[in-house]
Amino acid sequence: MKKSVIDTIKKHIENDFVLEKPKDNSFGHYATPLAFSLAKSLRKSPMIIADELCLKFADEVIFESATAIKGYINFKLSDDFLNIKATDAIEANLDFAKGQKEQTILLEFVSANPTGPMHIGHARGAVFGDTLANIGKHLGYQITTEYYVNDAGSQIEMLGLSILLAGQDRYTEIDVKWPDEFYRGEYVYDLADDAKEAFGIEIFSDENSIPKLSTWGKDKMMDLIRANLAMADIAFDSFVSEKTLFEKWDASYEKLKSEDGVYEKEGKVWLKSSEKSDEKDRVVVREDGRPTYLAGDIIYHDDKFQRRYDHYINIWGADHHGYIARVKAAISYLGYESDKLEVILSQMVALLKGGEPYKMSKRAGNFILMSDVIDEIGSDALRFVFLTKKSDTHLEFDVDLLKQQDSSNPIYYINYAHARINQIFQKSGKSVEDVVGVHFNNLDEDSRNLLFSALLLHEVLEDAFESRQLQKLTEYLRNLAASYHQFYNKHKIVGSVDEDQLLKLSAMVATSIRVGLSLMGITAKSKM
RNA sequence: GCGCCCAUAGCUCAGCUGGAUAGAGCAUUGGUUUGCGGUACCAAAGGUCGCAGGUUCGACUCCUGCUGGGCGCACCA
Repeated sequence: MKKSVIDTIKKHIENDFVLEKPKDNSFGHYATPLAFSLAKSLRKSPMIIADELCLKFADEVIFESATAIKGYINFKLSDDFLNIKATDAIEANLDFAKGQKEQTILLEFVSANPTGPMHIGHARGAVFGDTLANIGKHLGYQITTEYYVNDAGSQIEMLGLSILLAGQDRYTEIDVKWPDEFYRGEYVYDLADDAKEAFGIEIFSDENSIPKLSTWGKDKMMDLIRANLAMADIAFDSFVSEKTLFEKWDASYEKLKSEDGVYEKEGKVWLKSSEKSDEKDRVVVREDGRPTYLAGDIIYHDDKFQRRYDHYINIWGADHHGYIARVKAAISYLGYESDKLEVILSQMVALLKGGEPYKMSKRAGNFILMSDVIDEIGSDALRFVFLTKKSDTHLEFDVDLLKQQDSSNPIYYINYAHARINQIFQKSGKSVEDVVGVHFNNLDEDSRNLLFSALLLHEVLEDAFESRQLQKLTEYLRNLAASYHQFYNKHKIVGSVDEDQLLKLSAMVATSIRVGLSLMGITAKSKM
């Protein structure tokens, strides 16, 4: 819709201009402060320039009017124009607000270590990534979602060791020597139980079985993580294993050497990241020849960039922000444009229940389990609340508030608007098909504003996606629902002279709510 | 110490590439019904936009300094 307006204005004006929504919607649907920026060069007052420019739009059918107010040029859209857009949107249904972007994007997110179940912090990044992908795909971007599985390194060994020790503790007479660091959650004992079933009790007596338990335990945890993700309706297009990537280390290493990005010192291999705005150089291969975690990420990003996407997005926990510089340095030494990689940070989540800190799970090792929270409030509420704030701001919420069945619970409030529309159609005995062909005429101001709001979905999606600020979508849906509730209280729909028009308007609102929620991974309710 | 992020109503937060009188929700207070679901709506009240400068016709927005908070500064992932 915005595009149509911009294109129409461009027919008459050569200068670049800002098109915005007026704060006070009685001014119109769109406005531009263009006259202010022209005032200097034309040596005329903005008011006079605006008056002159308005005359050019008199014959445009998409505008009901173009008027100059205090230097701003305000545009009101015509009912004809809004009618055509609404008819198309309602007929498109879930395809409404699709776009034709052509960029290809590789989106990596979650990538939680397969050493335990998903906790609530992981869940935030997961929901954000999944929704970003949904919206992007709707807009036409070709997005591949990917999970990087850290199935190599000391964390996995520690998982194996932890299972072994838990098994010794529970099933043998061995005097267990607990190291400083190991996985403590009760899920490790569950794994030991399963290991006993799978391999027999003898496995716990032999320290040589650690690698076997590591690999086996990692696979079990990966299955658990997939199951956790599925609870929130999240699936990935691809999983990449760190372990298998290491076969390609030599090739990546050669690239780094040829770009003079690495050197040897003290028997170790270092990345010259300090020359690429990192605070210091980083070890890539240790003295004993074992590669560091960074080496894995170097190969992984080499692999990613060989797949030739236009853009790369990684969603990381905010505590990893110091890691960005070194990975970008590596990408640049590998011979790629490091600007193509964008890192979105996902901040910490604090949970409350009834005003008190949410009880942590001993099973998980004193983390809050994603699965516990979903069991309690459901996937819809969890997804919604995670999307109400920018990903890089701290988020605190009370699960009890999300269980309330009234307007203090935004997901409830939005669903209620959708369900209400459904009820009105039932009451009227008509279907959407019956009214979609009706032509709007002489809508009152409220109704026209509501219609306009409902038609904004496409530009909201573009804005939310491009700014990576998905709260713009939740905010939009909440406002749209509020506008509908207001409208409903003011207008009698069923049985009124304008029944068909108002039903069509309602159908339009429902369409935007349905599409918006579905991109967030939530199915709009037809009945509360 | 260095780096990154943040600071807007009592609370949680919006504020678009600088633009019209700084906005929502929650909480508080007071209203609305012979009703298409009141599980809703309306209204009141609530602000020196952390502080001080600068750029600009115009700054919550950009720049500099300061104050206060969070995070990071591994050859762990």
